[in-house]
Amino acid sequence: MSKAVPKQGDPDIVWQTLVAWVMDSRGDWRRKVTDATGLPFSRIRALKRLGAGPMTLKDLADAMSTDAPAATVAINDLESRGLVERYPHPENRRAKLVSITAAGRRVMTATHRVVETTPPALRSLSAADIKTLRRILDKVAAHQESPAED
Amino acid sequence: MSKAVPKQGDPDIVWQTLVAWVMDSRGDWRRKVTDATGLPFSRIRALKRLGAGPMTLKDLADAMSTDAPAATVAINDLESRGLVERYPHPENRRAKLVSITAAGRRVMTATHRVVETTPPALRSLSAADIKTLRRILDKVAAHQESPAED
DNA sequence: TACAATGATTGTTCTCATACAATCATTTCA
DNA sequence: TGAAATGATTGTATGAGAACAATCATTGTA
Repeated sequence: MSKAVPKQGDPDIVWQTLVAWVMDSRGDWRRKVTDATGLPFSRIRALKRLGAGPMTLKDLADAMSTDAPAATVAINDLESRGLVERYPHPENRRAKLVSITAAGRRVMTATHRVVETTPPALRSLSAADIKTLRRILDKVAAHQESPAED
Repeated sequence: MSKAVPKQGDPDIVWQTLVAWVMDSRGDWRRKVTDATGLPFSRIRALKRLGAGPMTLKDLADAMSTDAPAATVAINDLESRGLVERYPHPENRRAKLVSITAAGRRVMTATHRVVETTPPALRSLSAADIKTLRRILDKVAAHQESPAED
């Protein structure tokens, strides 16, 4: 594997095109989501992280690239809205665990509705192209789950 | 063309997967860009809009989904940093035109560098898959430029 | 065992983003 | 022609976001 100077090749162009397409199609998604949910965007980000399972406040802060006080403030707010619940960590008395409530999950479902505007351009593709895209995306997902082969 | 009840089909799944992939891979892009440029993100958005050509303050405000005072504040800041220039509109004495400077373009180039981190998963795809992706994305672009056939 | 490190919490300060008010000059149009 | 609308500007108020300080209880380890 020669370490040639990286040059703007097809993968880069493809990625940039993909990014531009997704960003353009989503429009001002942040605003849409905050309008739809009435929540500051950081709260959505927190709920998203918690959707995958309970976390400590510290892990949540790390995951959101924020600091502990900010995570505490966010969870205080979400807890007061009934969107998360906080309880002692079973193995570490310094820590708390936070998990998303059913109401919180409903908020995330609402955000999915905002997101799920599949662009007409994609719908116009042939079934074969869609199938190919799915295959490629499955490949991408598989690679991301087992990058150890690099 | 029957108007069946929309159902979660392949295009929707593909789109959602694409969106998730792009968003996950870009990570916290906003923070990266603001860190790299030292500018609030709204300034980046303004520069991006102006990159396509001079605009009035009103058009800029509309494009950014913000109001006139906010656009004025943003441009005041950018102008003071030498990243944009403001001048009278040739045909309407109420209006001003704003255009990006060379320094402003250099800032946008810097943001592109932040963005251009093509995920390893994409680089690992075969040349054939990359080529297919390019073909499909070209199709998408063509559709977006001529949606009148819908 | 004692001290350093950790995790959560409350708080302060500052900047940014947003909504809105007010004003003035200019343009539009009935 | 005059009034309404428009475009830009300065300003106020509020919430959000970020950085940091301080504190306390708990855990880890030399």
